[in-house]
Amino acid sequence: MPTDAGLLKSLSDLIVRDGEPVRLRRSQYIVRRGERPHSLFLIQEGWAARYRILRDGRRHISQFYTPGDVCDSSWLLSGEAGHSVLALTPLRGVALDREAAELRFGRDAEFSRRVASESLSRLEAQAEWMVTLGCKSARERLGQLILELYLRLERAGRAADWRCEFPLSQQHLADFTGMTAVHVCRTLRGLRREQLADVHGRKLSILDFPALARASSFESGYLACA
Amino acid sequence: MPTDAGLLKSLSDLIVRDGEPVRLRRSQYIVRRGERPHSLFLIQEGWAARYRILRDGRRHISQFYTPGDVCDSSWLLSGEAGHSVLALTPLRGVALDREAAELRFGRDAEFSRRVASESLSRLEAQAEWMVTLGCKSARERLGQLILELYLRLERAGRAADWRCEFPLSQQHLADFTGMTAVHVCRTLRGLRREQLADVHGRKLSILDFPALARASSFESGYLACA
DNA sequence: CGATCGATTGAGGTGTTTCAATTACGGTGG
DNA sequence: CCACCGTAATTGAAACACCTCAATCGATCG
Repeated sequence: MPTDAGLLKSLSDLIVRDGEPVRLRRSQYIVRRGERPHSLFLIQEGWAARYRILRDGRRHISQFYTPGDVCDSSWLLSGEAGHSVLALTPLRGVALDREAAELRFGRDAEFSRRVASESLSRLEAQAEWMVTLGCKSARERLGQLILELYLRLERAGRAADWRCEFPLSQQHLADFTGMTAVHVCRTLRGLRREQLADVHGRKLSILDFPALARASSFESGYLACA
Repeated sequence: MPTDAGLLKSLSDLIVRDGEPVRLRRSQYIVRRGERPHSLFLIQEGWAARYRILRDGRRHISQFYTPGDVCDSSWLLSGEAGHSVLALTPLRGVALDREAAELRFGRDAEFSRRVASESLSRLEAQAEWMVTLGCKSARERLGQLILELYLRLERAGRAADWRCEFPLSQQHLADFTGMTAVHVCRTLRGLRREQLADVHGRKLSILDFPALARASSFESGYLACA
């Protein structure tokens, strides 16, 4: 998850020639499962989600991308994308030449080290979510997601004073945390009633960080930068 | 999860001098959360588990290691281990010099590429489990775990004819799949009654692979080698 | 202004947990 | 070989977290 300064620096000269910003509309695909992306996407503005849909329609969002994130380093390996990625808001960013990056792989030692290093720390963050999905309650999962997103945005300079933009619908929250939209609604109401956090009208405010962290069994260590 | 031939080859000359096999007893720690491991461990014989314990005692196993696995590539980065790793059976393997590997990082491009490549494919596999924990039923989760372990063992030459050793207790299965040991028991009974799989007395047999795969919404793609 | 999408609320159902008791198993020592 | 022990598996009954379905309400937008 971390906005990885190291990786970013390594990638910056892979920006496709003109460096013209790329723009996408809300609900546009960045990539569909099974496609072979021809470029990576550094998000400068807007949010995106990576997800899978099972044959019977169940959906799981396995990652949210926020400004500063590179979407997605797994595409450095040639091969098909295992997950679809969708713009959740209008999106602005720059495209990075996937093939050039792959060529550099195994030649440029510093570059490869950075990719490895960022993959490993992403692995840690994802393992933390396996733990969370595997044994925490709905309220803890939702609280953790809120806290993580806030901290990531704050680090990217997009949040301060415990408030930030929050363009996710309750359905998005549900599909990430493994709950129902209805239950997300009730759980959010609980967090609001107890003055922990308020998600409301595309805005998030965290009302009591320590209490919310406690209620979510949140350990922020896994968000460390690569 | 894949037994990664590429990574292994890169690591093989990091085996600590004498190359004497290391042996551990059942229930011995390979590493505890917070420690800084001084070597990686290539498992030749036996099983291990990586897990986290929350303050109130809930445990989640985020990974099983089987023969051929390297435990754990995340230790290539200096820093504390985020998860504990425990021997589930008597263990035999060889130690790989962590510090030597880290030094090679950023010098040897091919080495870094292999590490990155294996981290990225491990990331895929783990994402698949996020999806599974996030939206599949207990029976599907259990079925998927059984199928994955069998296929991994088969690839490592440790399984054939739909049968293999299976030293995991129902509690282990529960802690990985996010269920209760009691419910694992009932669910296994269901799988047995319907002639899908039989887990019993440290042995696993898969009675109807296609049916079990269907019942688990299993898509084996994520197990591809790096 | 209607239309559409998301949020909210209620009632009832179900998958899974919890607790507690019982049974089977694998090793160890006599 | 049996008696014993600790650990793991199994079963039952009751409770709970969360889901499903369905209806209402609200906001945003062409």
